[in-house]
Amino acid sequence: MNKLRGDYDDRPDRYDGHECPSYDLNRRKHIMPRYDAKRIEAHWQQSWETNQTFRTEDTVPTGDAAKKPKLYVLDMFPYPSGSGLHVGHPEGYTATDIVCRYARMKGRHVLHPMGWDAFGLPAEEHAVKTGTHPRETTEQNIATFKRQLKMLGFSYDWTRELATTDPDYYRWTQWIFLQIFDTWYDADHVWTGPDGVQRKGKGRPIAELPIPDDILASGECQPSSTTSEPLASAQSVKTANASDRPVDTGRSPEVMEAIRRYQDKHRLAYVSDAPVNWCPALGTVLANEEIIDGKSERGGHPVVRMPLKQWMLRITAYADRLATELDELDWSDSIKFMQRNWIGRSTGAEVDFRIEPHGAMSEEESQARDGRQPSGTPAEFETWKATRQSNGFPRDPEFDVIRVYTTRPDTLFGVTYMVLSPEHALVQKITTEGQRPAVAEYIRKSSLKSDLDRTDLAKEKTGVFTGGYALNPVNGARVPVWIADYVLISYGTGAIMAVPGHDERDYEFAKTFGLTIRQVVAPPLSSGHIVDLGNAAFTEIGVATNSGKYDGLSTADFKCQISNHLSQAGLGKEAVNYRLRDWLFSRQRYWGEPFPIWHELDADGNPTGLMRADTAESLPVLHPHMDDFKPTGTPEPMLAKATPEWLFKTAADGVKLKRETNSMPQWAGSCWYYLRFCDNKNSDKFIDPAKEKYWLPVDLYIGGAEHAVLHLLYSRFWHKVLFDRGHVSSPEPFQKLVNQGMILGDTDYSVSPEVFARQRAVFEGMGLIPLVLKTDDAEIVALRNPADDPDAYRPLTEDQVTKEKGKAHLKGTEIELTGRTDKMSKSRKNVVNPDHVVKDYGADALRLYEMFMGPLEQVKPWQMNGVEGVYRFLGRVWRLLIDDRAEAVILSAAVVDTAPAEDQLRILHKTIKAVTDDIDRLAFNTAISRMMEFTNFMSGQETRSKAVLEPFVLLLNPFAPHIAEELWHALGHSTTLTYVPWPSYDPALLVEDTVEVPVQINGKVRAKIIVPANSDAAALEAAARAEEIVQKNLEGKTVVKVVAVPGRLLNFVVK
RNA sequence: GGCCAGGUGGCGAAAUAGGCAGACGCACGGGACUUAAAAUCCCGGGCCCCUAAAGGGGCGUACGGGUUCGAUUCCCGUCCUGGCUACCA
Repeated sequence: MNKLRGDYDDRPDRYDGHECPSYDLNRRKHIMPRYDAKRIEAHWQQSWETNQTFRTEDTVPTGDAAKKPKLYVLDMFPYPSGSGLHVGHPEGYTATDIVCRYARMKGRHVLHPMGWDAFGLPAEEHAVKTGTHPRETTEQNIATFKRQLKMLGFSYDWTRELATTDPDYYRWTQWIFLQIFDTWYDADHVWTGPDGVQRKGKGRPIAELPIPDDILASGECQPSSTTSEPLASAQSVKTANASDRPVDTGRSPEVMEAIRRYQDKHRLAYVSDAPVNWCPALGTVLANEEIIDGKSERGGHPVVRMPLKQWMLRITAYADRLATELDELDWSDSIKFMQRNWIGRSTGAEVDFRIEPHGAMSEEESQARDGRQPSGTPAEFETWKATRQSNGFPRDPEFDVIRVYTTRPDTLFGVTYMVLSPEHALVQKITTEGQRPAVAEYIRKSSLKSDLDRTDLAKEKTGVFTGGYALNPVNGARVPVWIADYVLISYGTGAIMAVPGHDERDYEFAKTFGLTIRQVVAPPLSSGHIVDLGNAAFTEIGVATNSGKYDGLSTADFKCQISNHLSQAGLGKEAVNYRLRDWLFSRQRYWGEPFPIWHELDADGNPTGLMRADTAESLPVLHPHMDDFKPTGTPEPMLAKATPEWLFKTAADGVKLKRETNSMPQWAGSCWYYLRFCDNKNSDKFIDPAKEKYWLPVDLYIGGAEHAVLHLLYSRFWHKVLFDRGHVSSPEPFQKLVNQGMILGDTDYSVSPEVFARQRAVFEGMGLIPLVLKTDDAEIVALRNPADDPDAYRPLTEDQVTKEKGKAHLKGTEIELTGRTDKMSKSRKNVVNPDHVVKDYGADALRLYEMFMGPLEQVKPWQMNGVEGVYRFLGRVWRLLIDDRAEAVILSAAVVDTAPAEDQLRILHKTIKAVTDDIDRLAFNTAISRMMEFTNFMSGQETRSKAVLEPFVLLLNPFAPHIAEELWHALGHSTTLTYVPWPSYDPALLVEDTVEVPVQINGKVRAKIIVPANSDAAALEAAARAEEIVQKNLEGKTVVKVVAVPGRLLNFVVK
């Protein structure tokens, strides 16, 4: 009997002491020495909870503790849906958990929280159907998610748990909204932030917004509708700062109101009256990205476009910083690329085209001159140019000028027509009487189309001639003006100059309507390009032609020169545009954050358009009580049905107020939760600045790629506003980002409906269950095995299918099967529930399998028998240390206290190095392989040194923490291994004495030689030449060259 | 249409700086233990060909080229799959 075993048996109870709760003594008899995941996992989860093992102190460390480097590791928090976790969720969670457990052992101070993105439509849809309050449903769902996450043994600090639906949380969501509401963007402000970086552009308090003179003078006279004065030049404005509030200046109420309206137009949160996507079935508006193929993403309901008053957030003000500040982040290139694409910055020029007054020429004259230099340019055009020459390029164009945006000002001489978007303000003015009916009809039709409908018809360009003309500022040429819905009102200026020779869209349009196509760019001679404008547009850069004095210039030089010339002539200006639009920030639902905003009402109870914000102290604005949750059926928000007590109040100054009844979208709560986790119980501030400074930015953020653009862009935007306003010290929230790959369902075998009908009897005879599924273009019949649990997914197993020459057949038949791996989804009934996996194999096996499947970032199919494989590995590890034929959990007799044999020591140190390096690069699949190799080797050893096994258990801990704790305890330790230092390796032990080196003849391996590890080229060659097979291969040949890479290979090049 | 990622045995995958392709695991085949089964342990294996065997040869990382002594890896072209995006002037 070995000594250790005796020691161990002497313990009154294995789990006595404060660290580990005791087992019921009666149950001890039933403890099987076999690896029993269920027992071990329940025990250690209880132990971690009792001892608060993973709790992170809620204070910023000082003294020695402050020397520990911090590590903030965050999962994208889940929406707690009614169906609970599926196996895709724990993929990222296991990865972060491994990193955290490893980091704790490496001596890092770790923050690892979890919470709930809990507002959202499903709970409210459920409320509409059943009358159950969404809060109740949400809480139930959270409880399910939490139970499942705890079951998997993740090392979250649960004391930091939060839900976006907690009034204590959304109080601060509302507070941040008020900060955004209180901010305007000063694009020219140059400043240095707390990070020491100089930036141009800053979000500043609205009280600091300069008010132009014409606003300040609005009490005395009417402001001019257009002005050529710059809006906020130093000479023409006075600054209204915080201490200089309009109310204190003794200004008239009219001026006060003008100032307030002016401020409201400049806030980062503002109300707009633009067309939006209204979904009657869901009773809310939807953002463009919430609509797929013209239907709502959730539910697939139809969507119509209509103008509605909506809250918008001015994210476009931050477009440039959101794009450029990506550079410093440790994110994948593809995600950065997607964000940059979404922001879509382009540089070009705005150019003004003057409209030709109607009736200036006869129709005949017009036809004759169309597109050509007019002989006698109208005097008005010359006068206008002269005015521009002296006054410069105005902020807003005159009422008879079309302003266009182009990225190719070098093609101005190739403009043969212009297009206004149907919503453009000048359409009515420019349209001639003759064209009016056609134009009106076109506008009516296009207003019915959503942006998506417009693109669906992309192949066929549509449009109508307005009858009007404009004059090209560079040569005075008359160009016809059309309207067409391929030009969007929401991008650039809503109008374009069309250059069909050098733009594909314009080319298609010109071809459709028989418009002139003119070449003004020639390909560079060296390119060998041949331009055939009869066939296609030439959109590349090249050399100018047919462009007057600019002929011969390269595209780049031309752009530069013409921008200067236009600018000097007051006809154009360099401009930057973004694809990114302002963020539609309101929804019409109950289950979202109410806005902390009041609307002023006049004596008749009508809104005046003026607003007041709730004070920070009065937050949160709670939800009103509702008798039912049915949508109003109109675009009127749900909350408009609230009680008058909630909806109305009278301010101290006697003004009647009505509450804002829109609610915030689900994105709001997830925009800043990473901040609250650092200080989730603070009732004075949304986060203590010291804690923000210590914990931020998040060091590792892992989640699905579906959030690559929106969530990450929105949070970065909020973070930057908070940064500008001095509430956070870091310019970016997430330093390193990793997207885990999606987990697909196990292979599902199916046949066509025809085959199924024909062979029905065969399938039924085998007891297979058919399931009709729709794929993109066809119906298929999936074949499944029967299951007790209706939710369980039981596809055909490998031994029910024979595979030959790439074809699969149902075993014992000639019936050909199609195998597919699909996304897991309810409708396909191929979702794997972690509860089932844990029940059969345990949490450690599930965690291990999630990581063993393949690289974290890759898409990979779930295979149930893969879980079996890692489960067997855990069993082997168990038997490596534990005597599985004993009555209790005691060490195996093979485990000894003596010094390890050199080969055991060597493989241990190799394993330590490999596992450490692999965790560092998030390559968990190969780390697990290395631990399997270690286990396979050690299992074959008659005696296994404790000195080798102990470090191995530490290596296993981040991956399979329950079994690791259990084994650590069996090895005689009484405290958790959570904070035991990570093993280090001795590089000297990694070096082998001898190495096997392949010998190649002309690159083909012909022999292998075993040589001392430090053999040089000459020694390698000598050893190789001594081999019989090498001599045979070299016989009668001339050795042209010998390539020797010491330690790696030897290659004879022969003739 | 555009962009991005990927394509390696029957399957999931590995090869970290151009150097033995297929580590590790699944499934499969053979054996041991067992009354039997499960569990466990041992052995085998990319494909094809020659050989009684020992052994040997050819082909092989989607396909076609290229660079190199040597390519899964680098370059050019083609095909396929998945994801994102969709008239952004």
